[in-house]
Amino acid sequence: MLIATFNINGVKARIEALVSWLKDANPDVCCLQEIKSQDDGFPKQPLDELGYNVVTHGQKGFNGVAILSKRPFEDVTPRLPGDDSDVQSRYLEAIIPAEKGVVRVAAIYLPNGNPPETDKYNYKLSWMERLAVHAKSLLQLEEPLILAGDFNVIPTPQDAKRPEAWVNDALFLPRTREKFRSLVHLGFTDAVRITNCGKGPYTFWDYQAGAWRRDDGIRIDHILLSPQAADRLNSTRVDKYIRGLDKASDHVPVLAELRV
DNA sequence: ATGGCGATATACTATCGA
Repeated sequence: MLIATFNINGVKARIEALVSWLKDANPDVCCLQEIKSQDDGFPKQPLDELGYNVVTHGQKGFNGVAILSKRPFEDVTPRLPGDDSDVQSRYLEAIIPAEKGVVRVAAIYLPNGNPPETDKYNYKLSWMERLAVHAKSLLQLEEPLILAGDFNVIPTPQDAKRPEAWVNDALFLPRTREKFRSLVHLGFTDAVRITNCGKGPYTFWDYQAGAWRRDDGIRIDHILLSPQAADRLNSTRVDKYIRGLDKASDHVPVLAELRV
């Protein structure tokens, strides 16, 4: 099973690019973030024509996540538990049939948190704490579980071309990285990191300041695997070429192939 | 160099993102 995550930065502005990439990559499952669309406005039809079932958890203007799956969903649950007052659409969980049994997939759009001296950063940290609590309970199910999305976390200096440029940023502050580590250390495997060594690969390049031209990227889109999923990991891939196309998202797709 | 870009709604300007 080929599982992908892609921060699309506006699905309506990017639907043709998304369809083109899906035809090339042909993932079985794709988690999308920043759809910037309400559920009603999501362009489901061109994805349906490619054979994808689509579930969305959108909101007006910003945020919003979706999951595409070639196989029909068995169960779908929006919203991260732990705070009923949180109205931002950043989490969508689904159970999807696999060749052997099922996999549980969560599409994640973790808050950015900038600027750090504001409630935005507190929201990020509390969201990460809620994610850890929920993930811990899901791990007890002992099933293949995939947390895939834009975590807005640069885990280590290896994950940035210029780590010194990010030291005061909510994506790279020590407290952010500590929270991410404590999530991973519950028992997850960072699929791209374990299949690469050295700097990169990067998954985001800013639109500004010639970041793409200078390969000034960061790795913030992650696929975290439960032990039962990690044992079945074949390979990972980052479709970097997508960033070089016209009107590209500032993120690129990240993929993992699992024997499930 | 707190933004040089880009998407979207609050729409000819403000907001958010990272």
